This record gives sequence, C-alpha cells and structure tokens, in this order.
Amino acid sequence: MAKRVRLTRAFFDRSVHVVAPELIGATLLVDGVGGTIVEVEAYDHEDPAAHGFNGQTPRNASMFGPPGHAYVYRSYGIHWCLNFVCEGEGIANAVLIRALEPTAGIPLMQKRRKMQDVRLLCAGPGRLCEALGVTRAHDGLLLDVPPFRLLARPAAAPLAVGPRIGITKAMDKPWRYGLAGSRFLSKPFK
DNA sequence: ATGAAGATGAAT
DNA sequence: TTCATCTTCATC
Repeated sequence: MAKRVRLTRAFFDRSVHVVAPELIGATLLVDGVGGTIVEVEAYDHEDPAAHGFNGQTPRNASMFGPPGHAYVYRSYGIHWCLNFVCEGEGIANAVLIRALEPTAGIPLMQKRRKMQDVRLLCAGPGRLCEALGVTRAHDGLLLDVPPFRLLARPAAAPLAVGPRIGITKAMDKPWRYGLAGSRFLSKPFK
C-alpha cells in the first residue's frame, strides 16, 4: 500500500466548504484507533445553526481558534462530538465528523462501545467519539500531532450530498457530505 | 439561582 | 416516539 499523505494544519486553513468534501475518504486515527471518514457536516461562521454564530463562549472557544485544531463538545448531556476547526482565526468555522468506516483497532472499539456490529461502531458523531475514546480532553488539541493522525484520501471519493441532521429546516443547508453508497453512514442519503 | 434547549442514541 | 442525562448559557 502506498504511503499516504499526512494532513497538516495547513490543510485545514481553507474554507469548510472545501475541506469538508475532501475529508470524505480520509483516514482518522486517535491513538491508532479509527478508520476511513465517510460522513461529515460543514458549519461556517455565517451559519445560524453553528455553535459559534452567537459569539464566543467558554464551550465553543476552540472553534474560534486557529485552524487544524479539534473542537469537542458535549451533546445532549451524554455524547461527545468531534469537529475539525478550519480557516479564520477569530471566526468560528468547523467540520463535524459524523461517521467513519472502522479499519484500525476494531477490538478496542467494540469493547468501548459494548457491542460487536462493526457497522454501528462509528455510525454517528456520538458513537464515533465513544469508539475512538474522544472526550473533552481532546478539545483544542492540534490535529497533526499525536494522539491524532490524519491521512489524506488516496483519491477523490464519490460524494453524496444532503441536508444536515438535527438542524431545523429553516436554518439548514445542504452541507452534509458522505461517501456515496457506504454502509457505515449514520443515516442513508436520500 | 434557575430553567430551557440541545449538531444524539437507544429503547419502546 | 420517548426518554435518558447534564452542560451551557441566557435570564431573573
């Protein structure tokens, strides 16, 4: 297998609308555990649905920081969700990582998730974080140094595009991207 | 100090 | 469709 290009902080210093689709097919590993990204959503600073839209707070601070860092937040009091911060220091732009196809460290993921079905291990932002062991401790960390490891997609992937999940229709945009036909998505694209 | 809502997931 | 679970932030 050809050695794949590591994604550095420079990769993320671009519009979320460019970065998000390019992340489909890329590899995400946390302490060596992870797989191929198959679903993401883009949130830009002009987006009323984005956490940063109403200004900076302690929770979303890392979203306003420089690109190439992680933004991890607590969802519904229960789950962690992982984002990659993109261009515009002082402006909140990020890509939510929603699902991946497990390829590395599957036994550990199964243990963390307390279930065996590989298809459901990382099919959703909360599930993905539980499987990879991502918590608030990862908030604000750089993405191009351990424990993170990101590898560029080997080639452009066939994209599915659709409305984002959990966003009220009035605020929504077609900024959810997926690997067309993947069975590891949190939900199918229509 | 208090309360409402939330970029979800699992069970019913 | 319901509910678990709890932090965050706006408001009082």
